[in-house]
Amino acid sequence: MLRFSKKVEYALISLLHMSQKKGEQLTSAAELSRQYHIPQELISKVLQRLAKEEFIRSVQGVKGGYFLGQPIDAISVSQIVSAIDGPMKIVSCLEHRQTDRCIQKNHCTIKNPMGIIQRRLDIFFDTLTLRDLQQELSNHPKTAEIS
Amino acid sequence: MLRFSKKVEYALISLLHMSQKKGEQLTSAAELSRQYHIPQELISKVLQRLAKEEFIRSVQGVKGGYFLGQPIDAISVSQIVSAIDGPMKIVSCLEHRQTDRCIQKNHCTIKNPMGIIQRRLDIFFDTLTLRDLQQELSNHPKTAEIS
DNA sequence: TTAATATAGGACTAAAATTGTCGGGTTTAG
DNA sequence: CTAAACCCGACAATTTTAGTCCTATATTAA
Repeated sequence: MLRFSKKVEYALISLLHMSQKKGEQLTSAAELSRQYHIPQELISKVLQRLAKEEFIRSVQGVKGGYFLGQPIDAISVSQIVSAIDGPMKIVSCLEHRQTDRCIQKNHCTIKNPMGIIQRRLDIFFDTLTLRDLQQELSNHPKTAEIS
Repeated sequence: MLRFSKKVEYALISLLHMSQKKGEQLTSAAELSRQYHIPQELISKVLQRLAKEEFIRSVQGVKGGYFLGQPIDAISVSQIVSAIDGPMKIVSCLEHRQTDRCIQKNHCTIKNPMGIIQRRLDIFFDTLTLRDLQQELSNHPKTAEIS
């Protein structure tokens, strides 16, 4: 309930991991899988999604991998979640692609109130960037271990 | 993904509905079920939960029902979600009652970053009250229909 | 005092979403 | 030409959510 999906967690872990490396130093799916105990095929798909949206860039072939494609303050949590799980909509009736109409029909009194929550939440996650998260990472003793 | 559960939606609808009535005017589960097309046994259980947490008060017997038990600015969205679905934790590792330990073990670099998101989100939903939502309701043409 | 309509609540089933797996590609360094 | 990497769709397993069923208690009114 109101929780990030594992895929989003994996995406954040991966991006933070890459943000600790300098320049175009590569990170492979296997490396992330090993280091964080994430099923390799799953992390692979997450990375592919991130690559498609150009948050990271891929290098194919042996010795290939990924590196950050954008500065860390240009990537917001909102964008990451959207890329992985689709746009964050707090209630279904606010979704854009909504095929089946709202069952409440004209009786719905909540659409507008939910709209406020949604708009405020959008701002919240739009302005929360990888940089904000990375800062906290720097205070954490373990991070020094990441090469 | 990052969406309120139906139960939480139902709780918000119910509370906003009751907030439109004055004093101790009662609202029954049947009334809410009819008006918003919600399965009656489901809305009942949501109301029971809200009553147990004393957001609303119940009156039993024929002509019974519920009425708001607290001023609208004393009820936050955070409290409602907690009452219905348990505490909002953005990632599983931040849960209090966590029996199985984090699979990342000492490799986890994300717990602290997620902690920031969590803390900021807590503030966000703690300070968002029924009053904030009801205000938007007032601007909505349909609300006049609720007696 | 009985019938009707409320809330109270546990146990169960159905449906949906998430998570993880499988099997097949293509690319490239050595 | 082979190993190690990315690419990608389809599937299976698991978990969570949503909804149902059934029984009990309370209260009003005929």
